[in-house]
Amino acid sequence: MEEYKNETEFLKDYNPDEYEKLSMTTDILLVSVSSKKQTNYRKTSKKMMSILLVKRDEYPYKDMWCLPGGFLNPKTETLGDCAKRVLKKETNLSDIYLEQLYTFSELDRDPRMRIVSTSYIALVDKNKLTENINEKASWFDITLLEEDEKKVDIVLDNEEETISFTIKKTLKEKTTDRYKYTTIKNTKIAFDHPIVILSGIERLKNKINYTDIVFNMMPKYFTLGELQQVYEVIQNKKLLDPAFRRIIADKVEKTDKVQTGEGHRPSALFKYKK
Amino acid sequence: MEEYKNETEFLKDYNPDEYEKLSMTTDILLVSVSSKKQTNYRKTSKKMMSILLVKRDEYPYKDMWCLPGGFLNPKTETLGDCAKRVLKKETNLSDIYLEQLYTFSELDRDPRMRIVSTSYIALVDKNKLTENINEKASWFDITLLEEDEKKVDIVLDNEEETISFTIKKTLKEKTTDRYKYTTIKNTKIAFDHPIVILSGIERLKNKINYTDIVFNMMPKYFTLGELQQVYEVIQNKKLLDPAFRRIIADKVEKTDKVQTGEGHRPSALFKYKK
DNA sequence: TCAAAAGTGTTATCCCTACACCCATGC
DNA sequence: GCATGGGTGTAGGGATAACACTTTTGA
Repeated sequence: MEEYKNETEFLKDYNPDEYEKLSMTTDILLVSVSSKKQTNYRKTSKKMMSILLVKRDEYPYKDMWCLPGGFLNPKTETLGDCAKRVLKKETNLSDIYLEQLYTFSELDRDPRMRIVSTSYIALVDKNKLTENINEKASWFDITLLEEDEKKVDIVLDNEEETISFTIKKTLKEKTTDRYKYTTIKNTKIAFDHPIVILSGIERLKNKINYTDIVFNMMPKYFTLGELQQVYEVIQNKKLLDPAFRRIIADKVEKTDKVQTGEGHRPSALFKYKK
Repeated sequence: MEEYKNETEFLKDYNPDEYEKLSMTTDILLVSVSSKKQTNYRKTSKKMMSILLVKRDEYPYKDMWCLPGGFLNPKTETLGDCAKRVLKKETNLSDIYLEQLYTFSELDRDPRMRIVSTSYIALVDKNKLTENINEKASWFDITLLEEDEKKVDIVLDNEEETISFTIKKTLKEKTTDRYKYTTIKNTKIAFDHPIVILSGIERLKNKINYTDIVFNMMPKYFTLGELQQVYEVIQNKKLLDPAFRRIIADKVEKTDKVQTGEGHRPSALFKYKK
């Protein structure tokens, strides 16, 4: 680039087409927790983590599932705006928790053109969702099976179809816990989205321990049992009741409301303490 | 976008110019720890955190300081490749610890054109640096003054010039510790780089507590006193010796080597335990 | 001899784990 | 009555903070 003394001189010469350009997209990993009805009237409904996928009806990756996403309009919006716009289109909801995950820029990401994509994770309480979700979209329950430190199997299920893919983890840096993810088995998920999904889930798993992020997936009033189940399903391990209650005690506020009709002692309803 | 049955049909119609495009850059926050010589022969050299800035000699922001960075070549490289290339150019070093920070996409970032920029943090041991750093580049010692929760003053000093800027922190989400940073006083730093600098420092401050990231800024052999000083300067607080030694005990390995000639009892040299 | 930092041991405190236990409900 | 989840108390162990103390050097 040449040297310019001032803006007038610069703009006289400046030709934007000199610079190599590219397209950007945002991909959104929308995460929620679903409840499976139990046959035993006493038991509480089983919780599962679930994510929203969209069926592609165009080239490339036609008929495969992908994360909701869209092209950035460089003239009018930031990446955050773009992510919000996509979410609004897919779920008809605004005011969803949204956090930037990572910017992926592999050269062979899209066979059409050079694309860089910034991924976001979004959290939502499923109760807030109306029936207005996009007809091409579907919620999949997600299960992570970590065979060992180096390999993760991910199973997605939307009650009509079961999808699974496998990701290999290779340690990139000894000093941190940073891994390079490589998809080694995948036939149904488009683009590099298997990696975006795993990255997002791992981020959520981590962040639940040192933030209050989980309350973005909860309704206004909830029982401590429900809250504990969400922690358990995200961290994928059973927690001890008394320990859990102590940990979240100062994050929640007990209300007068009570949850009855569950086949056991009624539970107090709590809300997030602001 | 239209619907296509297969690639041939798609490519026949496909015109890349239909899509809005933009330019991308990477900005790199290169962080190191510098040692200030002490007048008292007994005292150990005082440590400071320092970052590399480059003086701009072109429009826009001519004569202001900015982070090393450069345009992404979309045809040939990923963002990580681009960051490595910039680092190589500025410091003549490869194999530097590099981690993606955040992708900034404010509309008014650059008056010339629409740019999205992905920032990276890079850590380096200053002893490895030869004299080959770019002539426009200079190391600045950095001091963070947190007046209160909402405001941070940052002072940069390269022994010729002192720069300071102020950033306001506004809580974005109650559920996490995410803040929106706004520059409210700044005359010497170009673009949105004040915010990139603060974000990077905060990340480092956090990550030092749960990873071994600090060893990327250390020489192969070091004393525990030196290591402790680096922790102290990054976390900006004094640590107690016995506590510190217990915490890092299983991360380091004692060697036969000893550091003498320091005006006090010689200290054992340690290395990072792989 | 002395200042400075290297390096170690000890206690008091806090926090978390694990377990035991009681409570209240719907069928 | 009983299975189920709601909800609470407590003892034991491990980690940490704070402090005191000894060691070793160069000038």
